[in-house]
Amino acid sequence: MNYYLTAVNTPFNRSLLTYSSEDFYKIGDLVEVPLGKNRYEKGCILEAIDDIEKLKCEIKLEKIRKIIGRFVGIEKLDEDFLNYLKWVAEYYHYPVGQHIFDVLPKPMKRPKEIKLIDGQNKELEYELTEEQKRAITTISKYENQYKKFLLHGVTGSGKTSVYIETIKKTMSAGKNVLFLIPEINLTPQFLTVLKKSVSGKILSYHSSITNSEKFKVWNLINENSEPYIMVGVRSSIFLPYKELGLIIVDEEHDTSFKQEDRCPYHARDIAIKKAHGLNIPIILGSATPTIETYQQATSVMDGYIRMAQRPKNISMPTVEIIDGRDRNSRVREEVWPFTDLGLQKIKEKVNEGEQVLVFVNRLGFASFVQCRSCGEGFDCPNCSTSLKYFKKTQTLNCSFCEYKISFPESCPSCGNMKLLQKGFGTEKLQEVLQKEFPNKTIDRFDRDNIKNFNELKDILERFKAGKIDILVGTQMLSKGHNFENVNLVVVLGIDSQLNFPDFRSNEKVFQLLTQVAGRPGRSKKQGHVQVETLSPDNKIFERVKNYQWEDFYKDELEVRKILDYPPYTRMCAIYFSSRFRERASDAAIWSKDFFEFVKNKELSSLDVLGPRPLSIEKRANKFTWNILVKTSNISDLHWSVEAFQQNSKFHQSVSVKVDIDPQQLS
DNA sequence: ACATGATCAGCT
DNA sequence: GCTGATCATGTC
Repeated sequence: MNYYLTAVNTPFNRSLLTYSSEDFYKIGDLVEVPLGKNRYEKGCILEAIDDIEKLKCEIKLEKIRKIIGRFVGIEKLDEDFLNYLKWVAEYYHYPVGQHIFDVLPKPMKRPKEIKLIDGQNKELEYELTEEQKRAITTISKYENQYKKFLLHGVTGSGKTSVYIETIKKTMSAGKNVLFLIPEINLTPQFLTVLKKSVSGKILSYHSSITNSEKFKVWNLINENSEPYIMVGVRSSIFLPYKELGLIIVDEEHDTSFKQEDRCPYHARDIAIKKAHGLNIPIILGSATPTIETYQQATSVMDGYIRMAQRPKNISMPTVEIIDGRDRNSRVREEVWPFTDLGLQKIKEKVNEGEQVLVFVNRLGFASFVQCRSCGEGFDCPNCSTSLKYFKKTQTLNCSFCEYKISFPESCPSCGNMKLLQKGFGTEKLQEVLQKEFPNKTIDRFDRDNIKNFNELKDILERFKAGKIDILVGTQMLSKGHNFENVNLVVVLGIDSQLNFPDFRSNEKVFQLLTQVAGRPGRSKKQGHVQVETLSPDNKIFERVKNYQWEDFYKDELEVRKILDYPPYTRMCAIYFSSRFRERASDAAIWSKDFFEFVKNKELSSLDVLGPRPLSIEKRANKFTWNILVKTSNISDLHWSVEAFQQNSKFHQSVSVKVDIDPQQLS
């Protein structure tokens, strides 16, 4: 009888279970195993156990059950690939068996054929700038060895051309390329450019391809055909690549690279690990890199590549800060939250036949409503938040659960007819603009108005074709797109993000404004950005306005150092959720004490913050509390979290989530 | 996570 | 006594 340590798709025993078989299995073989009564689960052989005596000490041999057999679909995982998945699961303290089967496509009997795009290998039509040439030369110095580059190019500096040249070099050397993008909606534009310029196959991978296609792509990559480039979102890091020669992470600062549910990995960080393991170069590209990436890159020789110029000397947009409190600029209340000053500029532009983009971070018509007479508000019964008013549907909706009521005619508590509307979202801005410019077409680009990928493509096409004059959108719209006929961008409601309780809020606002400022003015005309705020004296606006990004990074790094935040420390957030408030808080309190104990006993480098409830403590009737563990010593962090997982036991109704390198600390 | 069996409150 | 909700326990 043979015994195998198996990673099973279950959290039980951290997914590591022992099974037996008369047959022989190899490491990486995928099998089906029994679990409990009448249950079968997927498993992956991790190792053969030959020390039976030792095994006997851990478990009674009669408890060990037999492997059912191999499962249909994917037969086995290659050892390097399995080791990579194991490393990721370990790093994020997530059960390896669950991680393996989270990222594998579901088994398929008869997968549909996929059509592959062939690159046309055309010559480039543009001329490269000196900066671009220098970037390409620097990068190509390091083929066939690990090297991490930060390609820090201002918006419109032509990072894509640098990518393409290095991609072509890698592919003509017979190697494959992984090109990671933060969001599915950036896929079409990259596919278009790559199709023209590269030779070999072009593949893509994102949430809206079917499991059948995923399965097909998985097998194709596992078999390793002719050189290809894969354009994929974060999950595409878990395809079984062979012969990779280069990894590119575009918009490396983008928070979409972090997975929040299941295994909370950061695709950029584990892509770096992958490049390191394969001994190949990796390019992190951004106009607004994260503080962490910037700090690391600038401390390494050749690690930091700056591109400060735009081709053809197109100038950077001018940034104007509008004081939203200013009574002088707010002549007419009916145009609120716009100011007359702001509207004047929009009017100018649309009258000249140009298009305008308006950004706001919120959906709906009003963030909340309140009775003018008795002050009664409308809160969600399931979440600790107020309801949002949607005018089109005449409803009050919760942003965190499905709760929805029809908009009341009068206050249910005192009967007064006047309900005050406070705060604004995309729907409100669209209405105000439509009243101001009745002859213009004003459309909305947000989750509320766009249901699927086709609608998204459709509205972008109509905008690019000039059929929409003003487009009001959320951040969905701020990423990566270029609009030829847009020279004015307006940003409202940035204040709520400035006041967000997260040590990264300044960084995120800086990145958002700089990115948004990169949308207009990519033609001959001067681009212009208007930011309306209630705190115009905030230093951050000065930095954005004058493009003093170096000062911004310097200041921010100083703050991080003083307050002991990344990149000067590493963190782990641990979340405790329960339907009962005290159970969540009790678990958090116990855990805080546990880490304090570990700190006093052996790891004095630890710093434990909390426990505290999340700023939205209750979501869909679940209360969540958290603690934050910080240390500058990453192995102390892993060690203490491991000890925590081994020694903690909470009531079954409490769920615990461990988040290494957390990105959102709300 | 998931299933199972025990315990308990509320009720006809 | 029945029912549904909650809880404690085991799963290689």
